Amino acid sequence: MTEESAAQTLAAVIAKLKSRNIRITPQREVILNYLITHHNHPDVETIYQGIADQLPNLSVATVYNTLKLFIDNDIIIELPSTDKDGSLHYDFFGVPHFHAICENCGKITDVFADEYSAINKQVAQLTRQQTNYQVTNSHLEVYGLCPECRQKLNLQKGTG
Amino acid sequence: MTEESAAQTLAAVIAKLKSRNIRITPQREVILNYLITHHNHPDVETIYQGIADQLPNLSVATVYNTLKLFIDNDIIIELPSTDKDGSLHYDFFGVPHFHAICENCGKITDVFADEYSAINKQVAQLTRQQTNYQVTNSHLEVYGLCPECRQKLNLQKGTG
DNA sequence: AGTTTGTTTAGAATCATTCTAGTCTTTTTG
DNA sequence: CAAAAAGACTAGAATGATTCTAAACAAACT
Ligand SMILES: [Mn+2]
Ligand SMILES: [Mn+2]
Ligand SMILES: [Zn+2]
Ligand SMILES: [Zn+2]
Repeated sequence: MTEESAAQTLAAVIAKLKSRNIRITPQREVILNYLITHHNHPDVETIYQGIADQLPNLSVATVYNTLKLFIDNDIIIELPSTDKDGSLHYDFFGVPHFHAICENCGKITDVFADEYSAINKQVAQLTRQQTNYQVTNSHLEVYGLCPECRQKLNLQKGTG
Repeated sequence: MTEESAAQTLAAVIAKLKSRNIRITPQREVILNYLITHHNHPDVETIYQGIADQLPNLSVATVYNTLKLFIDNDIIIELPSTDKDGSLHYDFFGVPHFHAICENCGKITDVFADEYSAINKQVAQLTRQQTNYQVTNSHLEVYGLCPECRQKLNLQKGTG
């Protein structure tokens, strides 16, 4: 993603929030910008460290509050804690995608696929039909072994 | 599910565990049986309370340990904490299905659909192709408003 | 300018989960 | 069978991510 399109994305999301009468504070803008420009699925601590230079007096409570606000407005999603650490992870969800999570090292890998849009629609429809829920969004996580861990574990098996 | 098929299911899972040289202790059997016979997506506390009469000296640490064992052996799945409470939920995963989660009240609803098996296969294949992960399983959660909350919130909106 | 409403901060409090040390149980070995 | 080793359980302490609280700050409204 280029600098320019990140800026455009930021502007678009801010417009969306403003249209809902949500105030854009410096804290919110910096956190949002961090999430748009970092696709490493950070936890709260990582976000906090990553913007410490821009907001020296920031409170972690504000990070938590802001993330909750963004989640409620379907701007970011929350990902489960990947065994190794006990903290939740966050992800700007501009382009819909799903996640592969390594059961060995906890790595989270994006999966972008054209087919995902159709799958999503089908899932939403199935849910409406069977449960009468009003669907707003959905999360898909695929679990397994990442290539690195697969190799590592195979080698261990071979040597042990 | 009838009494008989629950017993059969229990026996089958126990056989699976034994075949992997995992010991079947009284605690494990009671917890497993609870999960097979209760499809209310309980958290640790609910499980603990639900079997207190059968295992008066049970430690919560054992519940945590046992649930982790079952997850690692793909017998149960873990579901995210549903906002209202901060605890994870567990679900015996005999018949594959996905979950609709109400963003208002936190209710978790099962969604069984014949199409899910095909979707699952497609997702696993997409993941393998694009990430080279070795896929073991996947979770799908659909978020939205349950029928009860939808009605409640519409009424409120109308009255407010 | 004063009032109301919403936001942030810093630190305390909560509480789900993990860890630890000691005990008990099962399996293995001789 | 007895002894030793490995595995599992318990009770309670420790951890640490998240939430809560009270006071200061900022913006919107009258
Ligand atoms: Mn992602
Ligand atoms: Mn279920
Ligand atoms: Zn890995
Ligand atoms: Zn609901």
